[in-house]
Amino acid sequence: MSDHRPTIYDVAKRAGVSNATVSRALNPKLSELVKPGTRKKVMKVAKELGYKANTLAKALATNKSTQVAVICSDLARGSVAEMVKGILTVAQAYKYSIVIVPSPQDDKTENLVADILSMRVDGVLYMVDEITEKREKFLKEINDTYNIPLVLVNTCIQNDESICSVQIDYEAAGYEVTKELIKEGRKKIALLTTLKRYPVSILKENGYIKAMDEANLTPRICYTSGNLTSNYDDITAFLKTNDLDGVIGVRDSIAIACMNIMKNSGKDVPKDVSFYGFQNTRYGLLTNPQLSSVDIPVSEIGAKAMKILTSMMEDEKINKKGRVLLKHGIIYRGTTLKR
Amino acid sequence: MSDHRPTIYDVAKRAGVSNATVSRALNPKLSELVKPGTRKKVMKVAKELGYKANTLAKALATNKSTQVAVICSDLARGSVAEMVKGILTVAQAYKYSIVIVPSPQDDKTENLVADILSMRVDGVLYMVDEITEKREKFLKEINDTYNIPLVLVNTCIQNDESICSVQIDYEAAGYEVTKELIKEGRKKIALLTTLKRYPVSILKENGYIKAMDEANLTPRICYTSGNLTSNYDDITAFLKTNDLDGVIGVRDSIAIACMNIMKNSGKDVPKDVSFYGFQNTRYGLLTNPQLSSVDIPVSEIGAKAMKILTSMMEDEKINKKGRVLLKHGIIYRGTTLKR
DNA sequence: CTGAAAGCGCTTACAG
DNA sequence: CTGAAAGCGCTTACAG
Repeated sequence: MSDHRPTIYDVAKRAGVSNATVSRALNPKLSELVKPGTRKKVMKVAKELGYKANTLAKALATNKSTQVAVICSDLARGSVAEMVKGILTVAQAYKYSIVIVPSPQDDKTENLVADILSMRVDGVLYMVDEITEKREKFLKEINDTYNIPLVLVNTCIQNDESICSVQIDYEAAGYEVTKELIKEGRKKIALLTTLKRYPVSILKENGYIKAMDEANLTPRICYTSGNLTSNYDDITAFLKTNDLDGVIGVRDSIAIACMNIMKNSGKDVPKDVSFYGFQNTRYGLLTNPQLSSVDIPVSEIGAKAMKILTSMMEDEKINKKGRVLLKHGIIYRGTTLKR
Repeated sequence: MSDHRPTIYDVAKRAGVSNATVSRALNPKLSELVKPGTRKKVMKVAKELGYKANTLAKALATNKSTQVAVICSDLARGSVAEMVKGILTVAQAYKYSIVIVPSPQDDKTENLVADILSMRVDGVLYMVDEITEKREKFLKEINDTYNIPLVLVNTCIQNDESICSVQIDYEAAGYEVTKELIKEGRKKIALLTTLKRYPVSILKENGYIKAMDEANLTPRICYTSGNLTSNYDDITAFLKTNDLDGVIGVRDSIAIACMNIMKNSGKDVPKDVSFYGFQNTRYGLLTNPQLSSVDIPVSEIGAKAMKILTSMMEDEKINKKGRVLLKHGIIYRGTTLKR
């Protein structure tokens, strides 16, 4: 680090007061306890010396690090980064700083508890889609055993609401877009989803199946790895045995991959076939025609989660549970008849 | 936080040794100083008690926080998140944790110094494209006044190499793709760049102009805000007075926007007009045809920067300066004749 | 309104 | 090989 940075004692000496007084004068919540005159003096000296309180020492003394760990699997996925942005906005307002912690491989999840505990973060935000057994155990340990404020961001544990989560009503959204396609007169509607059984994907699937069932249509589900190149292969194979007129991708990129394939084989969009994506990402704006998509308030989900976490961190008695659902929308663009 | 977590004293008492011995036994670098027997014992007790060292106390005692601040403008931009991923990989290996610090509005840059100093981070990674006067001042203050290890990530200060930066040779890359288009026989080649004068954009532009000059062709430069919708307007206006047969976008998204417009007005890609983007993002894979692009080792840039920073943090005598250039590539796909 | 003092949980010369 | 003790830079009852 650097040479010698002024401490609270340096300020105290130069201001001719005790370090306790400096501490009070500089703490907005206590500064009224000190005489305005000395407060002014202290602040003046602090500025002269370029005094910056040592956050580490403060954290140790108060047993509050004012740090939050954000555990995420792949920061490079657009929606993840966007959620973190939402988190950062709220974090700044409440003076928390954000430490990014990559989610370890599933089999190394156990070390994560130790890491989190060592860091002494005041709270944890968890944004990993795939909730394995070990990860669920990790979450319970943090939440139940150690009682560290924890909120799930755009993910959830299936059939378990003991940990607070913020998301949208994915089942309703899946239901709605399927309904829309049915209203357009589509009959051969497929859902393109991820191979891995993310709780959130399952919710979308449930909604899709419900709408198809109600309309007496057979569900057609294509599972793909989610990786861009294998998407193309998986979907191509699927299309060989499925002549579709409606497609819902659980991610924009999956819908787009399918659209590119079908367009290349001569289909007209949206005359012959309609497409919906999920997430309303920038990708959807770069295609031709532009993609209709379920609009998810990604950044707001992050912000809301952080806000709830803040309330839990500030007041130990608060321990939110259950699912907080934010409103979604549907953006109609060129890939559907409704637009 | 939680109820009562075991401290080093708890372990010491139960193991029947002093806390100093526990400290040594648990520190890999000192553990050989303690008798194997007692070391084993200490480790056993530590495990039994679920002891996790308090990072904050350690940081205070050693005057090393093992934290690095990553200052970025827009985490949601794909390349930014990707660079952070590269940073995280190295950070984990060297046991540093990463705190994301959003770059404040330009006029609030001054507070940033205080924040960074208060946090007591061991180093700073700076990834803001637009280097204003205040930001440059901030960087010098961190680097020169406070001597905090600092590396610029995929950005740089114009005409100034006093602070270490990691990037690619953007000027060469700009030159190369322009050359490629000229080789294809293109004459009316435009560069679509950002309105804001990012040092990195200027380098690309310099390369473009150099190649055009050498071929006796007139440079045509379109400045656009970089925001997706205004991109469309700006480019549309530009195309009214410019009949192009070659286009280079300083970002993939800009190239794609232009391609969509020209395709809609009846141009064939790549027969009538060729396109190059920069960054080789996923966007380029979702277009039809897929975009040729300069491939930038984004994640590696982050990793390299973190590695250099690490060496500076571990050894005070090391103070790297100058520009570290990583190798780039050109990916030829469907939007150019060369493929 | 202010100060002396203890404490937060570690590390590390120093002495033995 | 191990322990007593001081120190890292704050905060906060407690006493005055």
